Amino acid sequence: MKKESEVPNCINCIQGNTSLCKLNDAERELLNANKKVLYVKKGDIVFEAGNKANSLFCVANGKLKISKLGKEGKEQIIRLSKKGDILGYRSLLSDEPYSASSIAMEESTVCEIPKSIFFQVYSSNYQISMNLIQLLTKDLKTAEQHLIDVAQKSVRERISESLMTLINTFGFKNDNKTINVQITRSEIADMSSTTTESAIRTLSQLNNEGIIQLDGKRIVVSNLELLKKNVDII
Amino acid sequence: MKKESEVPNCINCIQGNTSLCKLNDAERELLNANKKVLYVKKGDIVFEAGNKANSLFCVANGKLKISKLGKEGKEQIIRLSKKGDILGYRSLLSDEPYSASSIAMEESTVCEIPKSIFFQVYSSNYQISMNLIQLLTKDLKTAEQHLIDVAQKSVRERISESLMTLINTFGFKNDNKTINVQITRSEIADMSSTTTESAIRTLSQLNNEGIIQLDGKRIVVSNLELLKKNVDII
DNA sequence: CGTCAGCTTGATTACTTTCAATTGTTGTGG
DNA sequence: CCACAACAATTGAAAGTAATCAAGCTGACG
Repeated sequence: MKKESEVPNCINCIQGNTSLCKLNDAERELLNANKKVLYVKKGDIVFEAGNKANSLFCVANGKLKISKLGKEGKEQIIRLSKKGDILGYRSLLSDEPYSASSIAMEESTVCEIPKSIFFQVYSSNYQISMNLIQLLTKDLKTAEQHLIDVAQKSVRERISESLMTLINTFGFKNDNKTINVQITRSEIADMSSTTTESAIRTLSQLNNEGIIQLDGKRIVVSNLELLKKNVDII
Repeated sequence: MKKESEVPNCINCIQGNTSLCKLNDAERELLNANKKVLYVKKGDIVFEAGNKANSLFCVANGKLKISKLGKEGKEQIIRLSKKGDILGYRSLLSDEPYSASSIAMEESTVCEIPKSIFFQVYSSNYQISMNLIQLLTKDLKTAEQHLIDVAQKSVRERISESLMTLINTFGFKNDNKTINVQITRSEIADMSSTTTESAIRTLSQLNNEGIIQLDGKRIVVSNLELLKKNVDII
C-alpha cells in the first residue's frame, strides 16, 4: 500500500507558477475523476517525440528531463521538470505530435489528463489560456536565451550554467549545498550541448578550483558566488 | 506623395498565418484609427531589447531581423519578419520589456498599435488568444530546433540552413533562383551563429561547388536540392 | 565475484575562431 | 563627378577549443 502522500489528488494538488493553477473545485474534480496516475521509474519514458499528443501530464512528484534527439542520435536536454509542472501542453495546443520526449530522472509520479478533458477545462476558464500563454512566453524566452548561450559561450560557461539550472530547478538538499538531483555526467553534457568527456573535464576543473566538490554523483557547491561568476566570465 | 499601396490600411491588410488575422471590420477599424505608421530605412531600429513594451507592431511592408546581443555585443539573429507578420506580442503578453531588438533589413513600413488597443481587441475576440498561442508554439518549436542545430551542426550545415531560412521566408526574385533579400555576410553569420570570416569561407565553398552563385550581395541558388541536402549531411 | 554501465584520463585530430592585411563597394560632401 | 571616408568582403596564417579515439578504472548489483 502506498503512503497517502503518494496518491495524488487534483483537489489539493500544488498550484505553482508552472502549472495550470487557478482552477476551481469543480474543474479540479473533473481532472481528478479523469486522470490516470503513472508511476514511473528512473529512465522510463512518459511520452515520446513524434507520438500523437493525446494527453496533458502533470508532475505530482519526481524529476524529469525533456529532451530531443539531434544528429546521429545525440540527445539534447531542453528543459527540466519537477513537482507541480505540466508537460505536453504545447503539443496539445498546436495539435502536433510531441516534439520532444519526457524521461524520468528518478522515480516519479505523473498524472495523465486526456486531451478532451484538458480542452473542456481550457475552454471553460478564460484564465487558463492566459496562464498557458504565460508559460509559453516564459519557455520561449528561455529557449532563445539558451540558443545564444550555446552559440556564444564556452563549454566551461555552459557547464556552470547547467549547474545553476539544476540548482534553480531542484534546489539543494538539507545541507544547503548538495544539489538535490541524481544526474549522470552524460546528462550534464546533454544539458550543456557538449560531450561526456568535456563535461567530466570541466567538472573536475571546477572541483580542483574549489568551486564544487565531486563525490560520486553528489555535486556539492562549495562556492556558489564563484560558480555564478563562471556563467558569464572566462 | 506616396503611392496608394504604400499607405497601409488595416481594413484591407494582409491576414497571414503569422498575423493577428480573423479580425472583423469593427476591430480592424479600431486598429486603423489608432495605428501609427512608421516608415523605416535600412538599419533603423523599430524597437529595442530592454525597452518597455508599449506597442504591437505589424509589418505592412519590408523585411526585418529580430536579434539579441550576446557576449561582448555579438549579435544573434533569432527570427526574420516580412510583410504580414506581427512583432512584439510576446513582450506585451508577458508584460516584460522587449527581449530582442527589431531592425529593418531594408526600407519597410511598420504599423504601431498601442498596447491598450491591442488588449481591447484581444479581450473582445476569443479567437485571437488561440491565434497568438499558435504563434507562440510555432516560435517555441522553431527556437528549440534552432538550439539543437547550433549545438550539433557544423558551420557548413548552419550556413546552408540559414540560406534555406532566407528562401523560405523571403522567397526568390522573378528569376526563381535569386534569393529575394539584401543581406550582408555578417548578417548571414549572425543568423548562423558563426563569424563573418567563416560565413564568407563557407559561402565561397558552396559557390565553388556550384550549389550557389555569388554576385556581390546577390545569392543565386543554382542547385536547391544539393543545398537542402547540405542542411543535414556532412 | 563477475559484469556492465558509467566515469576518468591522455593523446591526437579537426574544426573554427582570431588576427592581420588587403581589396572592393558605397554613399557623401565639395 | 570625383575623392575620400566608412563600411563590407576576402584571404592567409596561426592559435585555440573541444571533439574524437583509445584505454583503463570504479562501483553498483545480480
